[in-house]
Amino acid sequence: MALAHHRKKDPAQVRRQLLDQAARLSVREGLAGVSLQGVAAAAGVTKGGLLHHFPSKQVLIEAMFTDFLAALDRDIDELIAADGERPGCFSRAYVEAMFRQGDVGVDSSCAVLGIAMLTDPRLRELWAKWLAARLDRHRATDSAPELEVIRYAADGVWLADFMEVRPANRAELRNRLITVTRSVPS
Amino acid sequence: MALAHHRKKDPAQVRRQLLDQAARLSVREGLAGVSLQGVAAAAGVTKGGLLHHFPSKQVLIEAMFTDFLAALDRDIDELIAADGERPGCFSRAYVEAMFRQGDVGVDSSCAVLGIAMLTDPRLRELWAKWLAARLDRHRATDSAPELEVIRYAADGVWLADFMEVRPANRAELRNRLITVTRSVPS
DNA sequence: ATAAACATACCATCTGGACGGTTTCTTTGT
DNA sequence: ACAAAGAAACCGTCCAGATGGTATGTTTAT
Repeated sequence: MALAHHRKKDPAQVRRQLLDQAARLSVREGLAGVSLQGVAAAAGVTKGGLLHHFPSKQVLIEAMFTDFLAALDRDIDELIAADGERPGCFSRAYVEAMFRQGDVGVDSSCAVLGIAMLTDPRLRELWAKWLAARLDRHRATDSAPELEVIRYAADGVWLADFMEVRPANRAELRNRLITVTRSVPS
Repeated sequence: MALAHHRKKDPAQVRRQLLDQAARLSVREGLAGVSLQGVAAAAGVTKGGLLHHFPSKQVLIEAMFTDFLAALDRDIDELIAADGERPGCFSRAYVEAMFRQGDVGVDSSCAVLGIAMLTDPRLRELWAKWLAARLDRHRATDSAPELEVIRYAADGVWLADFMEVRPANRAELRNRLITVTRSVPS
């Protein structure tokens, strides 16, 4: 009977640990390299214990992604709150958030999960919902076609960052995108 | 002794068949769902035969990707040849090619390979090389920062298409991007 | 005869679970 | 206050199958 069995239960902490270790492992091995056994071992619980919290691998990955979206949401809310201008506020926040993710680089769980959502229909769905809700919420300030182009360009930069074909002058590019958002009437 | 063994050898045809079936399988199952045994069976050869042509899974995937880049290259060359204007010709071709890939939809080997390159360092490297060569070749006509933004936006649209968060008015968006490429001095 | 192309058999490892058992915590009853 | 019962949290083991190979044998082409 292992020592590990004799311990005080702290389900919230175990769950958090599992998610953190899953994120850490995904950064190192890519999401395809994340196995249930690997996460469980890294978090110091058994696979059975992990499966208590996350009944399948898909549930674990979705929980990781939900965490990621929540963090992105917070970032964007902060950026909008700090922005002095209403027109284009979401688009500016979006550009900044995408550049921030690129700043961190390939070796981050944001990058890993960003890519993961591309390969998983369910994660794509969650993203599509998130984006639709955000666009709906910011319809009054961010619906101009020019802003749409800018947001796509921000996605493209995010992709380029991930692909490590980074823009030669990133700061200038960011300024250019932000500048456009300020010149668009709502 | 299987019947398959008693047949005329046609290595070029077998290789082509392997690549085609690999592409087909990747569309249906995603690239993570493509196994050596699966490809071999679909192509009507044994795994041993497959491994003769492609000594590892990585080599097979890179061959698929090289095929994809070759096809993209041809598309872009055709688009440029048909373009009446020199300034921004590569960017226009690039926008068109990205929209074409989006037109086909998620269920295509282009989409699958596009995503695959995001997850594989070697494929990312091949993409980065391809892009760098193209940008170098078109430096005289396509180096303006505005065109860079447009190309990023095209990438973002490609990503959105893949995510199935498609632009509401795609034709208009395409025109808008193309129009910008025509208004940029070289 | 030799090499290329392909087939067949085998390998070790890993995977996502399923499942029964054990421990800890919470609730209920006295 | 204490004990018993039930539920939640976790442990440890087992499973069947799949994986990317490796090794050896057979067939075809030159």
